[in-house]
Amino acid sequence: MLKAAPPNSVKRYSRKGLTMAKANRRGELVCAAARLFREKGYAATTTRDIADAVGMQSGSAFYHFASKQELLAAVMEEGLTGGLARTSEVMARPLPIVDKFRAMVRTHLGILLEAGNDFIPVMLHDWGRLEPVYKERLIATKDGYDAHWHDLIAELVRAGLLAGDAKTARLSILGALNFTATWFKVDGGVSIDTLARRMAGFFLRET
Amino acid sequence: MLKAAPPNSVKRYSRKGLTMAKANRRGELVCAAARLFREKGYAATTTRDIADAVGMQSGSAFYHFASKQELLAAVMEEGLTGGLARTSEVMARPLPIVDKFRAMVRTHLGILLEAGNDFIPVMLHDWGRLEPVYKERLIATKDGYDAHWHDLIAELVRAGLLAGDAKTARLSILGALNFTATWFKVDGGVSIDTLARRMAGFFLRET
DNA sequence: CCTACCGATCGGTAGG
DNA sequence: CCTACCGATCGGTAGG
Repeated sequence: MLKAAPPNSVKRYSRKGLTMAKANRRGELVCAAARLFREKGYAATTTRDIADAVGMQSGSAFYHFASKQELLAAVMEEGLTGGLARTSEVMARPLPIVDKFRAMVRTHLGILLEAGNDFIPVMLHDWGRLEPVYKERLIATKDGYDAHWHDLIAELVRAGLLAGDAKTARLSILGALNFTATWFKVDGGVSIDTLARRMAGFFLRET
Repeated sequence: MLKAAPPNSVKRYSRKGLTMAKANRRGELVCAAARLFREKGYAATTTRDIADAVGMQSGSAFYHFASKQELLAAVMEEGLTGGLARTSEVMARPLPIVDKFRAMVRTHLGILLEAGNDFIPVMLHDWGRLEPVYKERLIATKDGYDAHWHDLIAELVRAGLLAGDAKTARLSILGALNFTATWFKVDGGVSIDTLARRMAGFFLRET
């Protein structure tokens, strides 16, 4: 069956992208898929689970997405697009480098840990489950994302505010930040703000 | 069907545990499962894949393991047992605290990245796929493992060799180390030794 | 987007 | 540990 653009529904907020996700049925599917993929993993989540979550019949998800892989790719794309937008905004601020670093740490933790932000955690966890052709579609955005961190950390290393070589610093910092997605609990007593302040302080050399 | 202890085979090196893994058919299954779980994830790996990998018929794996979950638990237990042994040995060495930290970083990276050591990476990636009853069986060993890092890092923080509070330091360092399992390539140009030296140097305050 | 369905696969088992 | 098998489930589709 041919996949035409979905017909207009009563409410339609944005046509391009779905950063204002859930604005339409397709967006609802992406958000539900993100939540379920994060909870149970991609392979253990069925397309029926996802359709159920938005009140659709099991086959109807395939009106919006040609395959389960397309859904996974859409989840990751949503995460990358939103994350790149937030990250680019922070990088553009005219801040002293240390303040910018602290803001980037807070922003990255927000992307990983804020309620409803399941997209990037799914990408970090199930990137290996995505078929190569879909990976290629996302690589460019992914690289743009990484480039911000590359520039930021290179500058901090040059200024003597981070130890070691820039590559080791970047891999260590992003690894530590990304791994929070596996252990952070919203009701664990520490806010994202506090965690961000503490982790940034752990990495930075005293000035 | 009742699961009796497997009969003696021609070669049997160790009966208890299988830290000298592959010593028997059960051990071969655990090693093959670890490799496949790491490659494809637990949910996407079939019990047929695992049986095939050791030259068994698809149903025969269930002579050694009551369920796929038991296999997953066995993989993680093998990783925890081996990792705890290596870690405890390092902690017992009479070394200056900074040298001990460097040795622990190297050992932990070895546990994650050395060829054939797929057990702990599987645990880090698929812990959420393990049913609660199996988690409980592993918690004690897991805690013993963490306790070594807890003590080591607390001492380094007290000595002013790591920044911040001990908890933030521990979560950051272990996060950064554990995340290497997702990106490190054996043929990527950097050896485990070199990576360990660089990461330890990134974390430590100059003395 | 629903109804009704299909072929393939999967974890697991009985009996030897 | 193999043979032969089963019930359940899964991704996906035709037709409306």
